[in-house]
Amino acid sequence: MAKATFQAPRGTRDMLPEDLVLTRHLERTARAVAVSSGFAEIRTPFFEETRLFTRSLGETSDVVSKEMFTVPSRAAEGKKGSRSSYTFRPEGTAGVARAYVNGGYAAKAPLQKWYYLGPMFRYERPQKGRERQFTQFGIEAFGATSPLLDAEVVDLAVRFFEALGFGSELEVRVSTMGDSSDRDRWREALRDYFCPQLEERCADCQSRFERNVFRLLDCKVPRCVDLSAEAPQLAAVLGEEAADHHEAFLAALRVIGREPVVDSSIVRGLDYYTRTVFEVHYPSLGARSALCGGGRYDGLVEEFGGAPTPGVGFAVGFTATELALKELGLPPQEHVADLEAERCPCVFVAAVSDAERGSVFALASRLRREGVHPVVLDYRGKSLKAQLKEASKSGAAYTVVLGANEVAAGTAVLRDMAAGEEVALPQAELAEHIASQVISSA
RNA sequence: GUGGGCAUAGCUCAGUUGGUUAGAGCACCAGAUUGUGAUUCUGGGGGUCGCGGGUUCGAGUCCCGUUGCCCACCCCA
Repeated sequence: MAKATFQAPRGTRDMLPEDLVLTRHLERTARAVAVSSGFAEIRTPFFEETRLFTRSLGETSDVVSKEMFTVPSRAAEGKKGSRSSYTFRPEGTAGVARAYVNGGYAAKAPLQKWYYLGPMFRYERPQKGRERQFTQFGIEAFGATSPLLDAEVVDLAVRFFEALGFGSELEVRVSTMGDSSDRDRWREALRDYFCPQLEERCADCQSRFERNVFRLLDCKVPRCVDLSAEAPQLAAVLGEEAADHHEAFLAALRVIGREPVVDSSIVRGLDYYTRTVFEVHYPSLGARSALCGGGRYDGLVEEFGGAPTPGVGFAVGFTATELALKELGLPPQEHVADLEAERCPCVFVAAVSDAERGSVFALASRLRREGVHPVVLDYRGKSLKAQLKEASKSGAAYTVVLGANEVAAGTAVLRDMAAGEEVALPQAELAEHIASQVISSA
C-alpha cells in the first residue's frame, strides 16, 4: 500500500466521478420536483452563528448537545459572548428561516416556497447510512397555516421518491405535536407521569427523560412499553385549533390519494416542530426504512426576531436515499443513461506516429469547436495500438485516425468502434458526419 | 459516548498447528514480423503484510498497545 499520508476526515468521503452519476441524478430530480410545485432555490451559508442552532433546535437536543462542528470566531477571540463561535450547519431549516427574516419577507411577501440542496455537518460516529458530512435536500414553505400546505409538502416528498423509482410501498406516517403551548403542557404531563417510574425503566429511558421525554413513548423494551401504557395522551391537552388543523391535514392527504398512516410514535428530535410532523417510509428497507422527515414550525421565524410567521417543510438525506436506491436496484438504467454517457468520449483522435501528434491536437480542437463532444486524445506518446485500446476502454463511439497520408490529403479515417467499420473523409466533413450518425442512431 | 468485527499489491482476497526469496484473480504497462481496439497468448512493474513494542532460533501468522475502517446501540437525514 502507498505510504499512509493523508486521508479524508472521518465520516467524509470523496465523491468520485463514478459516484457522482447517482448523486447528480438525485440533485436534478430534487430540483425538478421542487420547481414543479413552485419552490425556488435558496442558498444560505454553510456555517452560522452557533446561537442560531442552539436557539432553534434546543439546547438539549442530541444535535446541539453533542453533534455540532463548532469553530471559534477570530474576531471574538478573548471576548465573552454568544457570538464567539460559528457552527457548520447540522440541518437546513434554521439558516433558511434566518434568511427569511433578514430578507424582510414577512412584511413584503410573506408566502415563500423555497428549496435547498447542499452539505450538512454533524459530529457523529459514522456508520452505515450516516456520515459527518452529508447532502440534504429540503424545502420550506413560509407564510401560511393552511393544512393544504402541509399536505402539499408531504406530496412533494413522496413525488421525489416516486420520481426516483420507489414504488407503491411508500408510506406516509404522520402525527401532530400540537401548538407549542399544547406541547409544553404535554411535556409536563409526561414528566409528572414518568418521573416516579424512572427507576424501573431502562437506562436509555432514564437519559431520554432529561433530553426528550417524548422518546419514552416509543421505547421498545417490553417492560418500558408496559409502563408507558397509561401515559398521558396529547389528545387530552391538544387545543381545538391544532386538532382541527390535524384533521384537515389528514383529509387533504386523502384528497390527493396519499393515504396517511397515523403514528403517534413519530416524535421529531428537534424542538421547533409544532402541529404536523411526518416521515416517509419504505417498510421493506427494514431498520433504515425512514427516507425523510419534516413538519410544521410555526414559532421559528418569530424565535429569530421576525414577525410571527408559520412554516412547514421537510428534509431528506442523500446518504440513506442512495443506499436505499442501491438496495432496491434503482434507479432504472435509462434514468441515468445521459449522465453515464457524459463520462464516455464521443470521439478519440489518434495519431499513427509522433509526427501526427500536432495534427491530432489541432483536429481535436477543431471538432470541439464544431460542436462534437466530448473529444479526447492521448498525451502520453502511446502507440496507435495502445490509443485504440484506450479509446475502446473509455467507451468512445468513434476513433479518428490520422497518419502521414491523411495529414497530407487533409482527410481522416473515422472508425466506428462498435461496428469496427472505417470510412475516410475530408477533415472538414467529420463533424457533420458524426452528428448525423449520432442522430440517426438515437 | 457504549459494544463488536476487520486491517496482506491500485481493487477483491488466499496464506495451512509460527519455518526458507509473501501468492492468485482483476486492473495497469509492454510485446506477439512493424497504420488499428473489445477475445487470446507471453512478459513486466508494484507489497518494509496499518503503525509501535513484546514472546521466539525464527512472526503476515501468537500477546500488548496504538491508529484507521466497518457494523450495531444511542440518535437521526
